Amino acid sequence: MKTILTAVLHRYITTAEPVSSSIIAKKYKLNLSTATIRHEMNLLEKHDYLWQPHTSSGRIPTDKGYRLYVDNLMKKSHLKENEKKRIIQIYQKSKEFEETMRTTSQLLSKLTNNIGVVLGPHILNNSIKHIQFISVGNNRILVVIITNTGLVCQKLINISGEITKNTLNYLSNFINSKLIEKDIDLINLNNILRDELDKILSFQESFNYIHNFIEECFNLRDFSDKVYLDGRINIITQPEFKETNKLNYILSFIEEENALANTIRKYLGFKQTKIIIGRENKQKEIQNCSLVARKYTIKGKPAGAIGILGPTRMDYPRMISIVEYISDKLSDILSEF
Amino acid sequence: MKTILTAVLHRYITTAEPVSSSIIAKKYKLNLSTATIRHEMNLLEKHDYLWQPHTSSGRIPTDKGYRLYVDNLMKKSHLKENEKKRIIQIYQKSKEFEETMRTTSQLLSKLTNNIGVVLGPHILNNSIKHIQFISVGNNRILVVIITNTGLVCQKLINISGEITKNTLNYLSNFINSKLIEKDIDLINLNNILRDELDKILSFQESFNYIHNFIEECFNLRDFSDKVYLDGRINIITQPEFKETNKLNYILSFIEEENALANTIRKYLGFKQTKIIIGRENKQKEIQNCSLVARKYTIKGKPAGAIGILGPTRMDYPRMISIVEYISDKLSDILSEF
DNA sequence: ATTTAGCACTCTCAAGGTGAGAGTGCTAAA
DNA sequence: TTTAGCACTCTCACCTTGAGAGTGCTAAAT
Repeated sequence: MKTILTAVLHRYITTAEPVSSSIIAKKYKLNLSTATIRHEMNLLEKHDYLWQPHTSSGRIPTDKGYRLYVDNLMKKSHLKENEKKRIIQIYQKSKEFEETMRTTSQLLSKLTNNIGVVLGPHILNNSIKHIQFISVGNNRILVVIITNTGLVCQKLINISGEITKNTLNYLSNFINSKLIEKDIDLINLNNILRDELDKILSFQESFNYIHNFIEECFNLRDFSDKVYLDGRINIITQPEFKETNKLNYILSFIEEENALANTIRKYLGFKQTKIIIGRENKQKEIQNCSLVARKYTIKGKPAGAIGILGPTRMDYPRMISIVEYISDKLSDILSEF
Repeated sequence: MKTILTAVLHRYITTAEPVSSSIIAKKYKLNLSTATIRHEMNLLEKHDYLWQPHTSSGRIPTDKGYRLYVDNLMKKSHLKENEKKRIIQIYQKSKEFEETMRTTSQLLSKLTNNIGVVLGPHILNNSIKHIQFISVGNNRILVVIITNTGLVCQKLINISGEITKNTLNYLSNFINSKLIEKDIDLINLNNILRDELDKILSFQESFNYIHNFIEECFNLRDFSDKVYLDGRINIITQPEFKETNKLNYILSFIEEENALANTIRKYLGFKQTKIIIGRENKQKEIQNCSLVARKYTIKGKPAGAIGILGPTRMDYPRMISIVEYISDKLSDILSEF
């Protein structure tokens, strides 16, 4: 029974066409007649692991079928050594943070022939290396925060009053002096500043402005992680999305970059690779798709997540091995930065 | 003759279906019989302004037909006041540089129902406000350059020898002191530094490293302008791209962000709005499409370009008015930054 | 010279019919 | 539990067909 289900899944995943009993008998030497296989398939259908598009057609796995396959039936796959080498080679070409992230999403999409998505590390998961305040006129100050991994975050802050350039310099010098050779993240830094800065500045006239300004600087809501997406076209080529309206539905979800990012962000806390199959996904738009997602780390700490999105009919063992290998490599590279 | 061509174009643009003589007679009161219109259309076809998918069907404009329309026949259109107001309102919400650029591409795509593309201003077209060097270990230095508009550019530089943090600080202080209250662009700055810095530093041991480092900092090739793209889905909805393989072709071109960017970049030097129709475009992938592109300026200087890409069958007058209005507004906003 | 009515002609497209073929479920026997 | 045999079902590609939309041409009218 399990061998038959496995065979059906394997066959459907490779051909994208309903699987008949005779095909199974022919291609997978199980030493069973087509009649027996039909009988088993009938039972599998009754248990909701398979379904038929119409009475006289072959069978297609249901989401439940895929789930059983992923959890119990499939064998883990491993990338070939030369594939691993090529990945490493490609990574070696990109030396800069942004480039590394882009490369990652490209690698994911090209290797899997699906959509590759990378959630950049959130500033919270990095330690701060440098902060710069730049006045850009009209009581607006550009705050640029640079982390140890080379992530550059910026935000623009409107202040109600005036803060002189000297004060800005003083502030950034003060803050940067706290950062030298230390491993301080944004929340830590905020705490340190709250304690120390108020004392030092309390004599200043413009204290209130400055206070508000600093408060806003560290307002976490404004820092969003970047999303890198690649391989939107791959989804078009898939036979299951021939109908333009289905395609439309999925792509409108993809176009809204944050939608996919938010979906993946959830899996940042998971230790293991997370696989979400079809209707298990809460987003209606991608209920014909499966998602394979995994976090990556920087020096052991969870930093961001990567994932691939494709039709439920995907080569799960291979997808998983790719996502896992790439997330490991990405973790290594970012940790070295 | 011209009125009939105009009518055919107008009709085809709105319905996307081959236009027959009777439709023209009915919908556009020209006081001509269908036979006359047929006669004229026949001539127009002989002159290559129209063509027929098959003998007994209506007519469709050729690229040449569109060209004549755009150059001579169409009336300029103007956005309605409330449309203009809405655009301004939407712009007011986005206060930061990046956000403004994203908003622009979104506006373009939503208003035109086509693909909207924005080419960020190149660093060369801005004056430099601040430079920061940050050592990120392993002989690598992150250079962050901030311009007056709030554009933040970064590049990572590998140095062969070691440069101490003090030297880095010294360098960035020196450079920034040159920038205060002045309007200096990257090339200017490079020239100034080449003259002054060498003298000051010549006594230093690590002179060579520093010299190379600065050289690389200002290597213009590494600075690319950002591309903001929106509305990929719009192209799917268009009736002319129902066939997935055509769609595929176009979207693979779009996915390669730089391809479209490079196409548009060419029109940065043009004073007027540039319209490229169908096969006039050199890129094969978008020869079913038309492009409407226009530069935008910062304080009067050409800085970047925006554009829309859609099927050749587009409402040119409206597209042009949208692109022009938005590029004007964007110029205003960026000049104020 | 232009315009028009009339008509034969062409091509598409949707609808309906048909038969081959792929596949099934069930039954009864091994 | 497995299997051979068979009736049955459904799809799909192919064909035919007729309606309808549209054309070009001709000869007459303006």
